[in-house]
Amino acid sequence: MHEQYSPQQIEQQLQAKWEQNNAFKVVEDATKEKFYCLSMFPYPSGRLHMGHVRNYTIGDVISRFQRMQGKNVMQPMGWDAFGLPAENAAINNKTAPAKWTYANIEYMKNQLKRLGFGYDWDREIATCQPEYYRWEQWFFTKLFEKGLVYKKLSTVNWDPVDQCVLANEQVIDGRGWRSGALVEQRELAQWFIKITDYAEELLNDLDQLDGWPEQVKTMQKNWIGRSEGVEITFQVAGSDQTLTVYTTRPDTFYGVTYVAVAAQHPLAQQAALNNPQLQAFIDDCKGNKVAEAEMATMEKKGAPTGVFVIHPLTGEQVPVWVANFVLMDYGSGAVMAVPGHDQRDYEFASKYGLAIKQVIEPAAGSESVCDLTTAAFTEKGVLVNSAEFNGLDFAAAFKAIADKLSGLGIGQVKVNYRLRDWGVSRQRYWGSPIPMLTLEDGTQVPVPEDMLPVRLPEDVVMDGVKSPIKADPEWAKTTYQGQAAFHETDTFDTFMESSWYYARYCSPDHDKAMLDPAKANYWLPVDQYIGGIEHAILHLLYSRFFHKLLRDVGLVQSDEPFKRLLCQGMVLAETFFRETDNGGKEWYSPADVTVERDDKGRITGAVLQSDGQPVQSAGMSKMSKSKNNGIDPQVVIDQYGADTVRLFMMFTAPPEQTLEWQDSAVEGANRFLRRIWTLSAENKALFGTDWAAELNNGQKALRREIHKTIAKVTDDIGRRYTFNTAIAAIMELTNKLQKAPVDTDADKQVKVEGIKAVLQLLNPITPHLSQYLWSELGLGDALEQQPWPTVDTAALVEDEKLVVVQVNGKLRGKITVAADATQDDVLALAKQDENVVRFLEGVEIRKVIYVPGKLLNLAVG
RNA sequence: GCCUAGGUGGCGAAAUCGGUAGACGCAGCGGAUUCAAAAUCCGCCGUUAGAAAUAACGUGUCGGUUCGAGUCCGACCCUAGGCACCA
Repeated sequence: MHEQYSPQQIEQQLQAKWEQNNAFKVVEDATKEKFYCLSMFPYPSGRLHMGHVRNYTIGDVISRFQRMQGKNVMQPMGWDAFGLPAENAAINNKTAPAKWTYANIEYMKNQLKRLGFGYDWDREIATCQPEYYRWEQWFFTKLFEKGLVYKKLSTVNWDPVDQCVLANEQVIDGRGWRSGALVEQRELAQWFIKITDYAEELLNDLDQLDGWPEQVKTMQKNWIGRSEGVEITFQVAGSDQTLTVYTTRPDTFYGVTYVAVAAQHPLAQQAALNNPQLQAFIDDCKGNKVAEAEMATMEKKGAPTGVFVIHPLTGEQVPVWVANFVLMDYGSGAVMAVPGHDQRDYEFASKYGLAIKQVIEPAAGSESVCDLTTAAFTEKGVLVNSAEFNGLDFAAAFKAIADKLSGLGIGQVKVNYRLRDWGVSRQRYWGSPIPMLTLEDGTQVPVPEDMLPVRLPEDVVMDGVKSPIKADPEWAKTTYQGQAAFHETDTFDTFMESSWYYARYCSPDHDKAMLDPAKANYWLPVDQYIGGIEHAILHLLYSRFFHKLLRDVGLVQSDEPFKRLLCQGMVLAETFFRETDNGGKEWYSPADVTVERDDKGRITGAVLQSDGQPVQSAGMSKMSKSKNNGIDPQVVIDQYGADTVRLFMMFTAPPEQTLEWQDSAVEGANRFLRRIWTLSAENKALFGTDWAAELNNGQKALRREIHKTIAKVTDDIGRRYTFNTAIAAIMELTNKLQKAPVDTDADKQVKVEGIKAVLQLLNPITPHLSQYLWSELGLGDALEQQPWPTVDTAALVEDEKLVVVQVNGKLRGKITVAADATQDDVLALAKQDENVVRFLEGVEIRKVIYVPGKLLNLAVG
């Protein structure tokens, strides 16, 4: 056995062994409990980043832990291979997106192997392969046949110079990122999937998801946004046209003083025809980005249309305004405005001198005040100025007004969702072609099954403007039942691929159908899903939706795809910069900066290593190219080995929290592994002998620590996911084992038991070191196949307990009592404690609170 | 703006159900070992006062509930993630 821990050698040796033995290949086995552990697959951007390393380390720890519990564990890996960055790289590097993507996959796959992750590589998939996307195309045609797919106009960001559609992230300060041109809103016909048909189920089934973080369920619930309200139709004055709005506050209906419509609303478009000012305002609205955050924070502006609608209950004429904050893509594109009782309407009305009318007053006994000179009164209360509805509360008024409108045939109670249908059309190249055909008469039909897949040509040149399949007029041409037809040249949103990959892993090579149901139903649902919190809504909601769709065509039996979910936090690093002459900032990599400290360890400054001159710190932020603060995992693996990186990742912060990268803490993780090495090497001679002997009190105490640690680590990894506290417990045990003597047989017996436990408990986290030492100590070649250590409850029994004594809740003493001591015993002992006595002098004990074996609090006065 | 989290020593954090605030680690300081250094080992390490025992203060801010609050309640401040075409 070497004296020094040299990770590179042992890690590569073990990785080669795992690969040779197909150690992580799994097949369905009805005799074993299955465990499907899935980490969100990466986008093949080039190299792994620390966020990947963290995500996949968590997944691997859980997988190896479950394997040691005797379960049949499947942990697959693949590539979310379609997406925007490949097109950008293709333009910059003059390579085809496919070539770039496949090269990245190969490089990143080797990086994953070098980290020792136990994947079943036979199940690897890349979503850009026709063998994969053909089934998604097939599925889309099934959804079309079921009436779940439709086409409608939808707004996109249009770059008038490059003549292309931009993603939200490509619009910076209202301009195209490449051309710098002012971006316009433009409407295009696009394909949608009716996720709203499943809104109710997606909402209700959140209750089944006991293994999901409350936070994520709440976010999804609010995103779906179920509300109950009334849909009301207004008659346009002097016309036979109508206008429909939806409100959750029909009780405020008498307070409607205007109606606001979107710029693209037909009524607005029509009114603008002979109103140049209105037309100018509508044109101005086109300058906005298509993003909700933009809508909510921009200045609220409007313009009158000159059109009026008739309030159906008062008969009054109410003006119609165009407002830049009303979305055409959401609801009817029109809202009723009640400035007296809605703050946004209040501000808009104040700005444009529109009427503000009070129709709600605070309920009797309420402390709220309604003062419409300062703000809207938005609470629910009692109706006033509302004709026969005066005096009713919210619930009664809701029903009465809804009934009245319904009786007049112009209103109906309706459940509404904030959730909008899923627009899946993208005008980009690097994605799965949408399998639809346009016939010569304009009819649109799905591509027949025998024509699938619609292949995306891979050998293309990108010019940065038009998608190659749009640029080539020949590509779209085909025939359908003997007549000429044209392929759709839009491609799918990449969320389509990531919405069902988890199911495809169960039968990745199946070429007869999307899934092999027998295999899918053995493995699904995923027992543990791990990924970034940034996916809490979109990806996870789309996957849940797809699972229900798969269920409804009979491919899977479960209702939900992911039983337990863990959302890990981001990886941050310190950022350093110098101001440049033009007022900008130049960012320096933390690897090139030395931090200076005072004698208390406080940071006083930082200098650039190359020139010794100071740089400024801008604190911690997400590792990114723009701040130049990314740490390349490869460099750290080369220096310290995979086990150190894995240990650091798991120890430094609990998984859901952000993790701050610190070089010195990485060294600390490495130091701990060297101590494990030394502890094993120094005690190697003790192994192989049965040291059975009677234990004294000290030895019993150490053995109690061993078993307390086993219990804690099992709970921390298996239930709590607090890998950091699990490791802290193992460190504490290691400290104690190092100091324990080896004089007697009993000493030796406990020490051997302790070292074995440490290696077993560390195996999920640092498998290379654990397995290497396990076999070096003569314990066999297959630590992975050893069962997880069990807790000897007899070893946990304590004879004495430490009881904390408080006076009025303040700590005044600590006493050791027999495990079976009564409250009276403890009180008597406490009264003998010198320091406690000082605080009892001249006062009376009014109350005694005793938490058995833990705490005694004396309330005095 | 809206939705969801988070805020604890010089730093990362712990305190699992309302019961010893700061486990474990990093950095720092002192010492041992060494020709010297690295590595390793031992000790100290929230702030203030004190030789010490100990005391007062201390978990973003302000207020409340409780014998007892980092933990529960109310208001506020700051930071992060998401907001439907980044993935």
